[in-house]
Amino acid sequence: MTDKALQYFDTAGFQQDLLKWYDENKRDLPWRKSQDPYKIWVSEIMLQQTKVDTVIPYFHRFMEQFPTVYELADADPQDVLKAWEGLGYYSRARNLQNAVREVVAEYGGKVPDTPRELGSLKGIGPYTKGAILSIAYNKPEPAVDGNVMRVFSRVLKIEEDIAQQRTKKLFDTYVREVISEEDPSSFNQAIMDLGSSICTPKSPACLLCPVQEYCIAFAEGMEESLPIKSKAKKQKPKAYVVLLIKNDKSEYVIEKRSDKGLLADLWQFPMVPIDEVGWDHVGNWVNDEYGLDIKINAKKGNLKHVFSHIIWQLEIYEAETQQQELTDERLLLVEKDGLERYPFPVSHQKMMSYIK
DNA sequence: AAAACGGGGTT
DNA sequence: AACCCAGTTTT
Repeated sequence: MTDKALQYFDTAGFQQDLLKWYDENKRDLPWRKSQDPYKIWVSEIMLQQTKVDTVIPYFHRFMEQFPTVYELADADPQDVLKAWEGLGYYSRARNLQNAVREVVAEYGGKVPDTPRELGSLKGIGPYTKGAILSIAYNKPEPAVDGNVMRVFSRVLKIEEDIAQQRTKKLFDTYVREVISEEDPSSFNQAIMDLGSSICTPKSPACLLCPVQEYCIAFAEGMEESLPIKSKAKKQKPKAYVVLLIKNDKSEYVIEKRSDKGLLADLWQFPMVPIDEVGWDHVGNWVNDEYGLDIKINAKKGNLKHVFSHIIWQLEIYEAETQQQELTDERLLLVEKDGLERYPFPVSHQKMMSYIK
């Protein structure tokens, strides 16, 4: 006990009240039905920046399709991406499969249980490493996410900016001192449940909180103003023309995105930055980016799609082509009912309704 | 240290 | 429209 913030902190009492509350109130979540490290791993990757309610159906489908590390290691990466379709942060899916392949190749299919080995796997950072070690292997390792920082910033009245990297390390040392050595799995999950249901970002339910008596922020009536977090930059708008191009066999042109950057390896309808679009005097498409010979028919609508750092402003047009084959290797002609085999970002899934 | 990387929900 | 979020990798 070297740190001032914990000098007078009743660690034993805090643990006891938190764990009792967790035992009586823990949520019944699909990944809590076993301690299978692979299942814990998949759930934790899916839960990064993603709500529980969103993850649950994906988790069920994923486990049905890839029940163990071996099925996932053997899978076609496009099928993994398809299983991830709509979840976002698609590098998570690619990194997860790469890491699982390493587990099969280097660790005989057993998910490692040491911080060093686990942390060396693709997509497993400090948080996920701690979550797997504590939940699957019951090791007293911190798993510091947004919930933990929010709960601890209030309980201990920490006023550092939680958007800063060094602040995360600060919380790591606090959790390392306060975590239950007897039941680190329940301790970490209890903090997450508490942050999710009681110690919420807005209007926390302090009157229902099992650890209210330990909370400095509550005692001082400042729970609403913690944690301190610097604001994110505003997104930059980027405008595109999107083309729903059909040939006379009712096949549609789709395009595979780059294997790097935003929405890597997903498919989309051809999309051109609006400032690179050329129209002739009778309104014909003259941009030859894809080597396509097309005729624009009608504007189908506008779509706005917000990312964390960009806002797409999309103008959607219906078009037709006489071509039966394509020269650009990024492009593919696919019948309407075949589109569902390819992983699309949510923005382009929404355009499917325009072609019914 | 900052930016890139999705999507959905709440206020 | 602004704000929130069960993070990791790349630059």
